[in-house]
Amino acid sequence: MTNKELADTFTLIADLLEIKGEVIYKILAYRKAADSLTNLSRNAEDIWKEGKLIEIPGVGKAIAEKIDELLRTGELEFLNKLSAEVPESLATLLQIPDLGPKKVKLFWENLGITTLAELEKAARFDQLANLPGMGEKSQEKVLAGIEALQRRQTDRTPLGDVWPFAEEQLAFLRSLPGVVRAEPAGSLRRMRDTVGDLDILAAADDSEPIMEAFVNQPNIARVEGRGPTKTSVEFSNGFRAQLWVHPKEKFGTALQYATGSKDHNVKIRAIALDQGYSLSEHALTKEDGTEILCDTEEKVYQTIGLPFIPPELREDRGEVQAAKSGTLPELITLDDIIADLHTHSDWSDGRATMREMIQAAIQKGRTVLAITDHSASLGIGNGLSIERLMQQKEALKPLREEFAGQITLLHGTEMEIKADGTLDFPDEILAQLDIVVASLHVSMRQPREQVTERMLNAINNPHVDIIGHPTNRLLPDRAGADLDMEAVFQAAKENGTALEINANPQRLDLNDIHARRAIELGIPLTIDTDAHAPAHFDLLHFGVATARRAWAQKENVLNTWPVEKLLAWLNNRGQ
DNA sequence: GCCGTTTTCGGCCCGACTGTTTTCAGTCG
Repeated sequence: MTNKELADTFTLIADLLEIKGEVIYKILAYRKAADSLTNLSRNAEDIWKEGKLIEIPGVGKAIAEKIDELLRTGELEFLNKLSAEVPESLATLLQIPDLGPKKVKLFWENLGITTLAELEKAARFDQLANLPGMGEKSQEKVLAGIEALQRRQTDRTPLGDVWPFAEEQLAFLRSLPGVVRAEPAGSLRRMRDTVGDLDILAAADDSEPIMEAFVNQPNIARVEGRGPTKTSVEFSNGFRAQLWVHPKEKFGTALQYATGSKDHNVKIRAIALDQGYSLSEHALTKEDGTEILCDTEEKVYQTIGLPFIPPELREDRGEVQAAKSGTLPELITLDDIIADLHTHSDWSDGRATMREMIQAAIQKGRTVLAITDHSASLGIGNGLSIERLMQQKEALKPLREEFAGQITLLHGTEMEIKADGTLDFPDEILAQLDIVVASLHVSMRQPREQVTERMLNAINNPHVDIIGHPTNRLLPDRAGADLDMEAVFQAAKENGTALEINANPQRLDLNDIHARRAIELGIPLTIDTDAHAPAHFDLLHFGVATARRAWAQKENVLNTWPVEKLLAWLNNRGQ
């Protein structure tokens, strides 16, 4: 049983207990345990074998016993009893935006509603509006929420959710005899922030055993189509995938074809035609019928007279024209990044001590690290008061000395841009910090004018260096604040304030489009992990990919600057 | 249900917004 399956079990228990009306702290304990299991760097099953479950944060005697029962028997008596009391399908209703445990319980007890379909029917037949605490607007909200949920279920999955699964599949394919290459394609390879179907390409001379092994994996729910070159499946986790198998001589054309985007390929095929070739996934074919096979994409582009175009650019956003005229950008790479300027420790809501975060950053090759814990008004994030902020500053001093020569440490804050538009710390406090990230977290639904005003107020403060995850969107379906982005960009340009590409795959905020606009205007960008635990430093590549999709070059991004240049930039601000 | 550098019991989860109310319950981040 995987960590995720264990975590899902405890999340389900928490949901059902919440609907039942259990004391909130018990529910929070289950959620914390689920969160902890999800973010565990090791297999819970291995820890179980060592008898050390209790050492997992948030796992005490009771939950350790439940994990033990699950790993031994695959079942949990406690959950069986609970779901006899509270139908499991009610947990699904909690997924509906603006619907929580109290309302779900209300509908269930008064109308016997246990499923999404029953709830939708009741709302359409006007049966919800008369319940206590409900009304017309609340009933409409339920319907709107159901629609939003259904859109989400049929829509795209965040890149970060698909990524680990795609890596597993690629590793599986590469392990098969006869497979000489396996690569992601489609929007996954282009690193779009969300992915529809998983497109995977393998190179092998005989496709049959590859397809056979692929569809016989234990986690396949359905085989939608099966042929010698293409097979489509749905996995039991809900992901759908297409696997193409081509001989390695054709791998270049096949990969170019499968990577897309469609619009990019239309342009590329037109250029091929101009050069006297018909381009397909199999070959470049001359008018006399002779075929040129390409084992690499480089050869495909080279044959039609173009330089290689990185997958992240292939969206038909001017990259074909730039390739023709030799003006493709020299894109930033993961190796260019030396600094992380937005991270958390257990002083606020991080899961690790400052020392652990520093050691992890060093281990990941960073040479500059900013610790930017939340500020006081974000109560849920255990935000720092001025007093605690100053204590933290002192606590960091010996660490600066201890790790001097290995990493440059910056003391900062992720400061709340509060609902009323003011900032959480006064200027004289901000002046004492090495770096200030300002972010929106609350009152996201304010009208455009109001929320934009809040943001501009932060950007215009000379002590604010970086705006963290500017729109505060969450993938896949929480839209960000309704900001007037152009006003935000103009203010950032005037003040020289940096805008962040938050590398957490739930965020990727700024998105590629906004980041590209910022680069056009000469606004400095940062790429930060917003790490709340050591493992989160590994999320950096998602942020770099988003920057690449925004045509970012090394010099556009503060995190690549030599430390002297970065410190000079920070010192010049706030004056 | 978990946790503890005085604690094995008593904290832990705060504040804004919405829609329902006529002072507040529910939801969300």
